[in-house]
Amino acid sequence: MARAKGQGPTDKELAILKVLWANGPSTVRQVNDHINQQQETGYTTTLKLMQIMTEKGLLIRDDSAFKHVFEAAVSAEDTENQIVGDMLDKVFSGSAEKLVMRALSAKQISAEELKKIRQRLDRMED
Amino acid sequence: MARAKGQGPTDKELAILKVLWANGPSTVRQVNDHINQQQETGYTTTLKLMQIMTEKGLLIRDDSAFKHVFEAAVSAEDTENQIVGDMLDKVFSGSAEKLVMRALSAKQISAEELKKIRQRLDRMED
DNA sequence: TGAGAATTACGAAGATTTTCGTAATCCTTT
DNA sequence: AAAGGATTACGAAAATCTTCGTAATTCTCA
Repeated sequence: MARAKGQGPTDKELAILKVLWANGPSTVRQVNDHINQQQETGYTTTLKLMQIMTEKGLLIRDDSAFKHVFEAAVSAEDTENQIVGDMLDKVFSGSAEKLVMRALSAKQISAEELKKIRQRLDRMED
Repeated sequence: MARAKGQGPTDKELAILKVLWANGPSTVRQVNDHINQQQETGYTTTLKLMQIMTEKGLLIRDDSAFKHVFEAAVSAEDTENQIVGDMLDKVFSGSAEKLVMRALSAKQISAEELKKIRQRLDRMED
């Protein structure tokens, strides 16, 4: 009995999704090469993960050719919203304000980023 | 081999920490009663979790009396920063701006909350 | 004081994530 | 066509997380 997130992808699954979101449909080899730029991972390890993700519905597999091509079946937007929403509940008891405060203090933010955030707030004021 | 977060507490551990942060030092019975208001959990389950958390250094145990009293050994602030920082890296590639955008769109935010966030931005402008 | 209730200690089992070895299958190249 | 390389399929194992049963210990109070 183990499950961290409410439902969303695990860390490794997310890493794979990010590669597919950034590069579009890819083979296991291509995904594994990207993953290995950040952390050494065996080819069959990545393969197995992607097979399981396909079973879960996170990926779509085109196996018409020998080299199967995988594509993300979930959008980055939906996935990010889901993860953030989950954390909002579990960590901040639903308070988006607290989360934003922490996000603003967690990392150094550039003036330009602050400007964008401010513009977003302006738009929400309506 | 399973580990969701980079390091921080697991979901259940976080739920226990939140009870201790809100109520101060408590017995297993007290924590379990609070936990059960949201999700039924056996007493020994909570006990075991709290014992393991003590081993991990997340809690401090006063066992001078028969009814041990547990206290959070980590602050809410540090823990929240850690969890948010971890998500920033894994989900948003370090972009606090993206995270804030998602947080703002994930939930309905009141005008008052927006105001507070804006004030926070003003202070950061310096 | 003795019985019963509450609490703690201990160990085990089920679930999931992650990893990888090995075999089977397919392709490429000579 | 055959050998060798690449890819996929399959199954198993390690690491946690979570849950809970059972025994041991301590307390309460009649």
